[in-house]
Amino acid sequence: MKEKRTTRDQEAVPRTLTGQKLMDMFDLLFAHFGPQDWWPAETDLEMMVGAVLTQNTNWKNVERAIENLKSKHLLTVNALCSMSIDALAQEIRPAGYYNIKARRLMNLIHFMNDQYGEDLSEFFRDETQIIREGLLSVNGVGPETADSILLYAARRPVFVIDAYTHRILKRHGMSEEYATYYELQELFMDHLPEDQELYSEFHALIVQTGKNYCKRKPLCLYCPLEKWEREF
DNA sequence: CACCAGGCAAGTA
DNA sequence: TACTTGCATGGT
Repeated sequence: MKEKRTTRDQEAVPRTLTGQKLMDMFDLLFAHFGPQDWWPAETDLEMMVGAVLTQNTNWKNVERAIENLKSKHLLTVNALCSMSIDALAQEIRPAGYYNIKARRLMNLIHFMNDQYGEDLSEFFRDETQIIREGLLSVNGVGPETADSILLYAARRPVFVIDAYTHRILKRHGMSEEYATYYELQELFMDHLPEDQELYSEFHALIVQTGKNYCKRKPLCLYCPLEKWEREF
């Protein structure tokens, strides 16, 4: 998997994380925030729709868009398939980027419907790698969206990396400046037990941390991770 | 007012 | 290949 790494090559990794330290990080965050109960969706389809709608977008706005679809009973494979792009775009307006996201959603829905039919569980029966390749072949589904679907809908032990993960690890000197998606994913997956529930909770906790701490400020006071960093 | 939010693809050189 | 830009609403 090629991926751009945005300038600079093979700089030394500041520190090497160990499995124990990552578990410490998880324990600290869990103690601080408690269980996150992710992904907030009633069905696998809703989860997948949310995964596309939340691309670079506040979750609150995604909820409004999903509520629009739900209230009009449009949140089914068949209903979505038979909509026009423009009609779908209007429903998901609150989520922003609504024109491009309407296309992306339609690409994803049609991909699943064409390959597997209306029953999503058929799609989720395949091997993890097969599902991933299928998802990534859809225009509009990149690594994070695909892995989110694998983790939270297909319930596979795949660690999801997002902008918060990059920022938090950088903020605490735990990853190199220009680490790629797959480098960080390997970091977590190589040093943690292969456990879908752990990965689910961990990713959700990282997002929660990113929303509250580790912002673009010189300090993040009271950040639960400061202890973890000092002891590292 | 500026800046951010649970990315991705297309365009440019 | 390396970097930039478009997409867009709603909250702080």
